[in-house]
Amino acid sequence: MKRTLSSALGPRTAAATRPTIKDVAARCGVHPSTVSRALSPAMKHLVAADVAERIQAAANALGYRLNMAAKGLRTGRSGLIGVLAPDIADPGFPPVLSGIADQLNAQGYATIVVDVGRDGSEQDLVDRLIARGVDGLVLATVTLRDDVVQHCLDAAPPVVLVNRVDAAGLLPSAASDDAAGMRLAVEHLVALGHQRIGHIAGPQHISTGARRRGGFEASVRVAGLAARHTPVEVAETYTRAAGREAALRLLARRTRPTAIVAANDLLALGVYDALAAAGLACPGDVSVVGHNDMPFVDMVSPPLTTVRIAQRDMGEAAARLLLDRLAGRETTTDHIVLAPELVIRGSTIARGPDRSAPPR
Amino acid sequence: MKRTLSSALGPRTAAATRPTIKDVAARCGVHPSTVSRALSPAMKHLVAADVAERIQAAANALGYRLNMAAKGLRTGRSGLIGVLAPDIADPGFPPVLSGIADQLNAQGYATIVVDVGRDGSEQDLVDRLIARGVDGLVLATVTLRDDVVQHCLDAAPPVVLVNRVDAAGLLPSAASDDAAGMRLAVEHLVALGHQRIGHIAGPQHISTGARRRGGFEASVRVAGLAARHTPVEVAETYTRAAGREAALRLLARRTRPTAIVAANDLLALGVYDALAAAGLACPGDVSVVGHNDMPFVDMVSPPLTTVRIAQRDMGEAAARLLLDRLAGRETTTDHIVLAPELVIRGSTIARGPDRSAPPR
DNA sequence: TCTGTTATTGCAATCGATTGCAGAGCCGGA
DNA sequence: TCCGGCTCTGCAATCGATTGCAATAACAGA
Repeated sequence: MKRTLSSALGPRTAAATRPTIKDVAARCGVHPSTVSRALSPAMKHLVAADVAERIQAAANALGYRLNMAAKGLRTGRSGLIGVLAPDIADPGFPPVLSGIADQLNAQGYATIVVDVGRDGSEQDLVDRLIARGVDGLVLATVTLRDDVVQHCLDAAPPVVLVNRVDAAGLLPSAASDDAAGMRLAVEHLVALGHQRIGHIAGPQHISTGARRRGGFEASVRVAGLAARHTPVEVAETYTRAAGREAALRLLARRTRPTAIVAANDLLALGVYDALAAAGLACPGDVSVVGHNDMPFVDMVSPPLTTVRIAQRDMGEAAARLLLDRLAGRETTTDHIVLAPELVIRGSTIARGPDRSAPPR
Repeated sequence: MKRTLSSALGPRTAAATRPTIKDVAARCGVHPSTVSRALSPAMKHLVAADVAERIQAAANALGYRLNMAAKGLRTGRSGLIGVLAPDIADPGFPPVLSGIADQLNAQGYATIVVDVGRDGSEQDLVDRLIARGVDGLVLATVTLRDDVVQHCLDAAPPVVLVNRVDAAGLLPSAASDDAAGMRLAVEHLVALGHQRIGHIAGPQHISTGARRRGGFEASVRVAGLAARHTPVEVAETYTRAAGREAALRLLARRTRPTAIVAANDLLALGVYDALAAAGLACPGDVSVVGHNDMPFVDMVSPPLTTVRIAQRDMGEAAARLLLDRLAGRETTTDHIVLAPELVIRGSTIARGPDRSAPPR
């Protein structure tokens, strides 16, 4: 029946040509511009109520759908937002993405997500998105030494950063409070009696890597731990394999730490691998803390103690930041910082004889 | 310097107006149409080599970028592909998505990914994507009783299914061989000596849920196991919680199975929860097999034996299927089936005294 | 030298929707 | 009865790029 209907209504060739505003106008005996007004919520008040209703009905009957390309061409706005992701397959990213998309969809925007991958040039992808006429950009990829920032400031539509910040803090951003997260982790371990705490840092050209390392170093200093008891090894990428290598280097040091704070859950899983390889038990010999609370780290063995960051909120905040800019609202809060939360599971236990933590 | 450059070149107001084909034409003293031809690989041969070169240089100097909306309006093709996902946050989906995007990007297409969520109407989202002028659609959401199928056949651009098939097999698809996957799981358990094998089925209105159940039932029949020794419980959703509930029901039956095959890894994790709640050990009391081999199920305790499906390949295959259709190439292979692979880990062990499996 | 190609380039229409401007009709008030 | 003002609708230009057709120039062959 539906088939019959559509073919009966198809005014053109068999290959269903989508009806345009003209078709609707012809069917109602009015001018296309009137149809345009009747169908646009903002201009509808200019059209007589009965006419508007007739037009609406005709549009429905024909199955008329607005052609966004044409509208975009005329108005200069595409309703498209570009999102640059470092790696869609990273289990930490989907919640962020979903937060972004929800907010944006609600306002009628669609998102184009582009996975940068290891080879693709970020610059080039940004340009391609701009060619597509995106109204704004959300970057989850920026590194600290990055020309894309300048490039965007120069000639691009509004841009916001998510889960990252740029070196100079020029671009608005939504990110977790990395320093606070590390403080939570370190304080937890110190309270458990750990005195020698190592850190597996993330890539230092990425803001989370650098800031979490900074947070770690500040926290252990505050806790009064000596630098030689708080070694740091840097992992070149946020991967399980890189975490394993870095942890192996850390464990090979003269005085082995009794606890390790990883910059990321993936790295923490690599630490698990390294401990297994070294014949050490977690948490028996070494306690481990991760960061991000990505899905299913509660199921690994032992369940990972980690710093949960508000990924969905982060995405939503970034989207709102962007929407503000798109609407011309220049908000004062350019850098939204989300509070992290410590999730204690099975990978951390008290150290040695002094089970009772100092009252502090 | 860059800033100086761009402002020096900006021919219009301070608010950087993107240069158009006209600007390039003016700068070269040629007609816009000549610029269009010079810049289009397909039409370039119509333009004198030296002129083309001059135009190319001017375009670069001005930082000219093609306006896709305008091109799309004129040519009727947007270069956009819509992808409908059931839930981006599902850890199984990113690899598929990434496979799709890679293939499509390579051909100059961009993908718009839409998360259906629980409330959003699929039909409506499809319509919105069509309004955006997508050249094609990839659906990872179709259910077996779904009007979207009909809707798409009626008046939509080319559509392919991924990780799903429709009830009548009308739409081209790329999916894993569910029956074969279940056969691998069942044969593995039978070889280990299990005689009472339960199945936690997925939602029956989703093709994977129904087909895996069918595959399970066929496999146990072939293995000669009685129906009363191969109970099935259906989980209403593909979630850990639903898996837990269904497993609890299964365990409450008169004769408890010694092994459980779950339709999905998420459900399998729910089975773990149920076993823990019932005070049973895995694999000591009950062996468990999952499906999909989603990230990190090798890290859970015990590491999950599961059926690995070729998710990335699936995405790539779906994209190629779509590209074929977009290019007018009607391939004969409408339903691409990918072979699964059994990954044996720690959640399955031999049952009872007869450790030695039959030779076969 | 003249004619027929061929190689380049310009012209103008077109895709579908939006919007400033102008004109038509209608109302009430003086 | 006439006019100002208001409401509603039509007209036409426009966004940026593409492309069939026409025009021109250059060149070869006779």
